[in-house]
Amino acid sequence: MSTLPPPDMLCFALYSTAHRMQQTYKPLLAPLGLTYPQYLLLSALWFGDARTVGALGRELQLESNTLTPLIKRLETRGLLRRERDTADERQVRVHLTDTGRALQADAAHIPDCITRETGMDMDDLARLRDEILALRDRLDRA
Amino acid sequence: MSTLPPPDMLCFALYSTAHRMQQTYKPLLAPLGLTYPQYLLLSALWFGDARTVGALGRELQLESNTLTPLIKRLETRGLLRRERDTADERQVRVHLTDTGRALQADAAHIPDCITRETGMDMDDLARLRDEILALRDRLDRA
DNA sequence: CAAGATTAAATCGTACACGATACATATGTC
DNA sequence: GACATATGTATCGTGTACGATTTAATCTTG
Repeated sequence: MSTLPPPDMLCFALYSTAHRMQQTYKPLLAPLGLTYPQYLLLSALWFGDARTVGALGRELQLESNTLTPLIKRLETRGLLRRERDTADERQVRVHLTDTGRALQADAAHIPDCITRETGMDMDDLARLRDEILALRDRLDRA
Repeated sequence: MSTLPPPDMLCFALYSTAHRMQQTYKPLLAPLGLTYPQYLLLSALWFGDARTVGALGRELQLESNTLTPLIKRLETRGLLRRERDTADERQVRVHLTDTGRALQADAAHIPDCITRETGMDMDDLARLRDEILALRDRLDRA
């Protein structure tokens, strides 16, 4: 039978490693006052500002029930601004403020720090990422 | 520079795939009235009953602040029982009830269902699991 | 063997995740 | 062009995660 204890389960490897990765980010993000999901959201905006909640949700694979409070917290901190789309007032566009944009420079060292902590080279990291994404795609299609 | 948007980040691949995996479990666990972390906890107990909170935390990589409420919810549902260790009263041992043990049979089909949904064979799954665990170990050591 | 240090759980506060639902704006149909 | 339907966000309730702290029991060391 294929029944295994948690340490041998693929799902648990994903689960525990994803948490471990967040812990690795934590001390790097703490000086910026950001949580890991907040950092992902800002990263998305640094690569494409003024996007709708829906578009951000599709990129980050999060629904509005998670994204809205996340966005509001960063708005309270003055890192971004929400504005109704004038053409379609159902949509809300998320704009970086100058403060939010400035934070990108303070975060610029983080990717290299993380890469260093993995102790792996770029090729291996990209290969592992693609294998994990291939699994996600299979689960999406199933 | 190594700065990438979220879809290209290894950490995001882990993050989104771990969530996707939980969503894959959800419809299988719903009939049992279990969440995914609750299922992991029970799986650990099915492989070794009467363990302490600390021992379960080491296996599941969770602290008491997460584990205690998780255990209490399953206790409320009558799936397990908490008992102070008589030799060392600081420790709490978690015992499966008959109901909790019986649930193992109802969950026995789940691993195969998940394997099928991944569309991958056992060897590939084990290989991917080990690569992910190798990353976790590197992060643990860093 | 008593005072301080250590350990095991539990508690508290904050921030995700996410199902279910509500609500407002758009869109399609007649 | 009123009306049913669909779409985009927001809200609410429950259940994790986890840092910081608390409480109780055990261990250490003089």
